[in-house]
Amino acid sequence: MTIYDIAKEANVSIATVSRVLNGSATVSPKTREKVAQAMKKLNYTPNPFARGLTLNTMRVIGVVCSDVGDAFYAKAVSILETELRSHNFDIVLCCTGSGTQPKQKYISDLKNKYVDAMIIIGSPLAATADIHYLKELSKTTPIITINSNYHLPEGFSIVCDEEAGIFQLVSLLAARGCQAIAYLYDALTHSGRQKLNGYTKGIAHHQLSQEPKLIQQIDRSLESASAAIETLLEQQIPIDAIITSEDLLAVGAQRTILAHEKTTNTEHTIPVIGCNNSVLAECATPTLTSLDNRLDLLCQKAVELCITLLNGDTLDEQRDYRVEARLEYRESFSIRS
Amino acid sequence: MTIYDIAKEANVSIATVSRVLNGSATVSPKTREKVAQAMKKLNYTPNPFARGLTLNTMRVIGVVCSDVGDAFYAKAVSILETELRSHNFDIVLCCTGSGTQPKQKYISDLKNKYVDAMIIIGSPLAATADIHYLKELSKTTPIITINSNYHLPEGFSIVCDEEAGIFQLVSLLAARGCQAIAYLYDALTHSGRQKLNGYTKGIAHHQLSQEPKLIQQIDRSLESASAAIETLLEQQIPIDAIITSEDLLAVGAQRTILAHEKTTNTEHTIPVIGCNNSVLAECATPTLTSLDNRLDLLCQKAVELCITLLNGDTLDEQRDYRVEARLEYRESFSIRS
DNA sequence: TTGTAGGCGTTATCAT
DNA sequence: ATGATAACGCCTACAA
Repeated sequence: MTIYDIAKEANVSIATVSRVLNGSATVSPKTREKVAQAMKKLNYTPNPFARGLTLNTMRVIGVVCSDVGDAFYAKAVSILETELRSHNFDIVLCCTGSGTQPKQKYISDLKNKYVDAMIIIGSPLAATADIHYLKELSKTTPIITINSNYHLPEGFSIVCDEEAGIFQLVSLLAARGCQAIAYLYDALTHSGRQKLNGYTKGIAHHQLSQEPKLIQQIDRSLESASAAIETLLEQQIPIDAIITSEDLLAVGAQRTILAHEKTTNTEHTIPVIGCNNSVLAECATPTLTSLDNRLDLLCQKAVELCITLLNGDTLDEQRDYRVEARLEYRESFSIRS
Repeated sequence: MTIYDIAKEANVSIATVSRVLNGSATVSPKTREKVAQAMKKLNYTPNPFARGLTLNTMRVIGVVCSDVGDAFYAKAVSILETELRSHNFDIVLCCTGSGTQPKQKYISDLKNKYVDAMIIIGSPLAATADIHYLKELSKTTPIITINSNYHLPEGFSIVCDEEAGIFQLVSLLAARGCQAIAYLYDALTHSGRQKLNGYTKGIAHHQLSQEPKLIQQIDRSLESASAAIETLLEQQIPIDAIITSEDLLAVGAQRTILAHEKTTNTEHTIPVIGCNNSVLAECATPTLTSLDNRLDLLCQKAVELCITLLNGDTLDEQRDYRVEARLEYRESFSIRS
């Protein structure tokens, strides 16, 4: 079923069919109707490849992250998909996995295929070769990164100021008299590094305990978080607050702390704070206070940028956007608790 | 940068370039090398649209669900993406949202675009018009459904036998002496209906309490689940076990039950069991036993089917596949507790 | 307002 | 083993 069939059926030329297909104004209502009828009758749908060939676009955006299975990325992808679809873009999803091996292939596949632009969430590309490749690519394809640390001169970057967020959090804890704040984190992505910075700066600024064991890098799992806290307790290292880079870790940490307090018969007083403000924070008992990195805002901005970019609209020179983090208070820590 | 440029650079015809591009055997090693060099030098990458135009495929699979933001679908999409990519397919994601309005557009967009096949997770399409459209579509495009209730004569269906799973669960509870098992559920998708069936059949078979208030349809949220249990408790309706159609609901239900037991100073004895075996079940306190619907197996089967279908390989006549659910035991209920 | 014809970048069928 | 050339289905000057 091609444009020719429609032309024949409607007794017009293919040019006319193409015109009604693209809503050209220069076609009489009568013939327009005639063609429309033919299309309906023959159940015609234009061939996307042929269209893409001349238009050089298929209205597809590549979305890259390490793993949609992770709640955080899932939420991001969900927001992006909805927003982009409302602008009539499809998204093709690319999950690189979280290993450290080169992943250039993922990106080149995407590019060599058809995407009009790429939105990268987090820092799924670790190898330096990958980043170099990305820089190169950004010269020809719009690339928007969300919370990543690639410095792409030609790209656009949207980040949440998690460093400031964690710093403030540490300040709050300090004001409440905490001295020994443990920090559990998993990967040192851009986001991860920022948070760690916020923590160390906060500790230094408020002259809190710098016991090195208070900072622990662990796997992104409940078990690792539990084990880490367990070890700290066994070693009798004083802790009076726990911050983690991810809600999941906070769940594990809090669980272990609570168990310990139960056996030692002490009242629960140690605040536990996670990051990402995911549903996990709500499912924990007690519910977890969490640093919200405003994923919704980040994603909306990304889409907005993407659309204006692809529309060829001129935009301000700004290439870097930053939004503030926000503390979502729940049972595990509140200002007046 | 086209095939013509390469041909010129390498002093061959475009046909030859195309041949090395597609790894045709009938090209001398010497010219092959020459062409390869030219491609490298000019940084050539074939135009996907042109290729798609003649090949009539771009190796893309459409994956449809109501919302990737939901942990369950996120996990499914994650598995599908990884599997399909390993077979060199891209996936374009389509989230329909969970409303009841017609969503034919989502599907037709996908089809009218370029997907080689579609994998539908759950029952994102509710309107009968949509389903009719889907049936029509399945005549021309391979459609594989995972846990959905569309009966597509030309499609393929993969489901988990959750009815049997819940039935067994009820049996276990009955054997343990439970009489009044509450059931909380949200949407009546295919999966939702199956579980409800398993519950009612189990109740009937073991002659347990048929108090209608024990069955409640609620929103998919912690709050709704809490509120539902709260109401039951207030109304003094006896409950000695709770099953929910989703882990999230189980978290809310268990939370309320525990709070109630604490205030009434009763020991915790009411088992709470969720479904989907998600990370939420692990984050709850106590950790939740959950009916695992084997999403991994379902997705793997879907991909396997998809690949053989697209390879044109003949496959057995079987169009419907079914896997057994499995109970993942955790603290909230175990056989010998 | 409508039609003709050339071009988009491949693949594939012929010859040679 | 290689080259010329006709599709593939659409868009878009340019002509009428």
